[in-house]
Amino acid sequence: MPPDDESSSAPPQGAREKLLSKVARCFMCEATPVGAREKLLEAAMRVFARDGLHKASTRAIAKEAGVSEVTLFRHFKNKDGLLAAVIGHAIHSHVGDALDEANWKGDLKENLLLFARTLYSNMVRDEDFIRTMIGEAKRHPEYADRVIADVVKPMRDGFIANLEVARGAGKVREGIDLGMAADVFTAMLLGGMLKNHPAGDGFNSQSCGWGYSPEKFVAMCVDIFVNGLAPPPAPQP
Amino acid sequence: MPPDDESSSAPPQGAREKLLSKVARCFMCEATPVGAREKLLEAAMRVFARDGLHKASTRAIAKEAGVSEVTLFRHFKNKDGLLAAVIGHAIHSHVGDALDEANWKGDLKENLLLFARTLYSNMVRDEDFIRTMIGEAKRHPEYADRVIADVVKPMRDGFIANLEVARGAGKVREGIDLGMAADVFTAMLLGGMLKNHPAGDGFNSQSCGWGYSPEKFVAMCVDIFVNGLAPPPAPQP
DNA sequence: ACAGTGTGTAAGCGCTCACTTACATCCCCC
DNA sequence: GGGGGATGTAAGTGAGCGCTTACACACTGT
Repeated sequence: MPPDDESSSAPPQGAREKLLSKVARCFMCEATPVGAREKLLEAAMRVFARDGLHKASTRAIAKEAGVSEVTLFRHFKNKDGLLAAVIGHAIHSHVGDALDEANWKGDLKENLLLFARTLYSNMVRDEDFIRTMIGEAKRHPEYADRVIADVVKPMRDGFIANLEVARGAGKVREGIDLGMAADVFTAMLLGGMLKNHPAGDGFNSQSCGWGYSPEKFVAMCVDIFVNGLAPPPAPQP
Repeated sequence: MPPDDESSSAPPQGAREKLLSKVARCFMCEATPVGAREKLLEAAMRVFARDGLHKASTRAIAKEAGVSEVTLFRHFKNKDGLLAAVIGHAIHSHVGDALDEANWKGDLKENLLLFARTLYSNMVRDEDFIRTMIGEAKRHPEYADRVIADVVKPMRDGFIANLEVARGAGKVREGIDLGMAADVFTAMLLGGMLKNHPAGDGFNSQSCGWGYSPEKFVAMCVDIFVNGLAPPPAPQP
């Protein structure tokens, strides 16, 4: 009887708890979710990532959440509504933490390293879900657009602003489009994760398919990027 | 009655044609495929890319191929066998053409630009299939391994060899791991395509989400990479 | 003329899927 | 203690899935 007409209308359970979950909760920040809705959202995130959007069944998601399938359909009017809610839920937990790692005043290379390490680690943490969404992006452009608008774009803008600071400090050549440079940098990290992690090892593991650690790969990205951006050292005397 | 016990055993049709198809054909080199097997392989490639491995149904593939579903199961013993054959078929068409674009003797930047443009264009051409395989890589590690062994690894090795030449010409700093550098470069291009092509425009299109053309993005990658690899210009006098 | 091979059509089997209905239970709040 | 909202159980519906069987037709080489 309560056909939840999208992802964000009336969830059941106590109003205090609902408000709390809106402000303070993000999927994995707390030990265990309390309401059925939270349990479903986090289970769905895992099952979608593990099985793919189409193969993931509502039965499997309900089972993973330890909740009956009927409850799933009572909270989300159909499988698509659940997916939309999951994406909204996941977006919350990804916005703008990587950028805060660095202060962007001191050494550019050092700050980039901090930023890249955090971003790369976050991507590895959600690797399965990211892979799934990359695979489905063309099939569900609405969700891709939402992810871009809500997490990719803000991070990009923040990153560009910080590169402006570096340019002010004389660390960046003339004629460099900072937006494009920012995209090149994040593309390195994204592409690197996708290429280097078929085995699913951790960030500091030794072998990741090509014989070096992710840590070293990230350092190499930063090294090449910083040197690639740097202006020629001094006018020839 | 002829349960084709993997991807490559006995296809039907005339032996001459079969041989021909093994040597000379690659999916899309000719205008139209002739036998049912070829039609099925190319249709399956499209449907798998369009719908995803799980959602793609044998009925839809047969229909797209203009062939009956029974014929599909007569050629490939099941859906998995068809997928394996499709991947083998696709691999054939991707091996080592991008590297041949440059001669790797002259200007490093120019050669990298030729290489990168070809590689990027090829990736854009098969973007949907690449996205699908990235999404399914963890679910089908066998196929991921095969693609890596048969197309990624050879290209990487060839690329590294060419970077050795550049190092011999004094274009590369000391202490740079060329394998890792090669990975950084291809990661830039892969990540860039995935990030820049939600709209699915062509290589030379103006807008690709961030306001610049893929052509410019590739040039930026090459620029940053070459500068990032270059040694400091001269010992300070 | 005949066998063999590749293909098509029609029908169906057993299964899983997304989603629904009806009814029972628990627990909090008045 | 009683009402209402959140949940569970049981059962089922119609559709699509992977895959099979049975049979008919067309072509090719001998």
